[in-house]
Amino acid sequence: MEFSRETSAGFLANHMARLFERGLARRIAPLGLAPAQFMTLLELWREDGLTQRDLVARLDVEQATMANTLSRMERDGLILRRPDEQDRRARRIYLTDRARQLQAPATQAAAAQNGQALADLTPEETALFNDLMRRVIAQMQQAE
Amino acid sequence: MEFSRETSAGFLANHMARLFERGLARRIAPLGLAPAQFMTLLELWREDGLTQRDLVARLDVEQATMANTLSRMERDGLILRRPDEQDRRARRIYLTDRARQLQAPATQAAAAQNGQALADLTPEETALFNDLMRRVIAQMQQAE
DNA sequence: TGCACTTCAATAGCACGCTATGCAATGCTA
DNA sequence: TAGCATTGCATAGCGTGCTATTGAAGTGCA
Repeated sequence: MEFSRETSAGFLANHMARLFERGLARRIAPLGLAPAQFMTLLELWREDGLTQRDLVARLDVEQATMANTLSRMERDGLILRRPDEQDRRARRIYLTDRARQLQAPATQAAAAQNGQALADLTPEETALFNDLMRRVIAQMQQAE
Repeated sequence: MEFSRETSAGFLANHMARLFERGLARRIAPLGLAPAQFMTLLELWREDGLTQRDLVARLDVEQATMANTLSRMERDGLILRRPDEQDRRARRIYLTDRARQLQAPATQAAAAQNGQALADLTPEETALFNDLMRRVIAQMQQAE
């Protein structure tokens, strides 16, 4: 049984994800955004005023990871963190105007990266590919 | 045009790769290995005495990333770095006995992670999936 | 021969993933 | 209601990715 980069789904996934992230990073850097910030904004554009706990659940990262990402976003003027009125442990997260204005250009940049990555695939293959990824993700999540 | 985690290949790839890496990290931690170290060992098990430059080319990471990974591996007693005889700028990388002994258990751990992740896919789907990933990787590499 | 260019590697500094801890606030239960 | 467990978040410390910079060594050409 030979184990190599070319035949291991885990390595292919890692390599592919690094290429996606590199490409996205380059495309959104001019907007002053980093990949994890964009991922977080994607949720906040959909629904403002979430708590850190909400974001952790939706994005499937550890709480400490999200805390640090949010600190950088606050530092960069993308979000405000205001105390929750009911629960004084929690802080609700609100977008700044700057963050709202970045929605269109940032999602365009991400779409362009996806488009480039998938340029060689037919629409059917793309749909199949996404579906397979979702199934593999679900399988690993369930196994945890 | 709706852009969301569920429909973006980039996000799916990122999420999937994080799950793969988490799983692998847990499985090889008892061996005293971290994911990037394992990835590097995979090349060195195949061919010993490579230079940093060789590894950078084969694993598609930046030179600085590899330099740091190799430093940690040296610190952990996995490799030795000896000066090249011809080119005094370069240092060749050699496995220690400890690293050689880890080949079987570490590759087993990685295979188990792959197996778990792909448990829901038929062999045909797995082959197709890997093939699609290779095509997407090739496309992004060519676009760089 | 000498000087510029390239190449190999190390380092600094940052983003972002993780685990492990700790603190304050909240909730539950005896 | 007092005490304990749980929850929300921050922080420390580390691995691994990146870019940018530097120094030393090799290469090549006027």
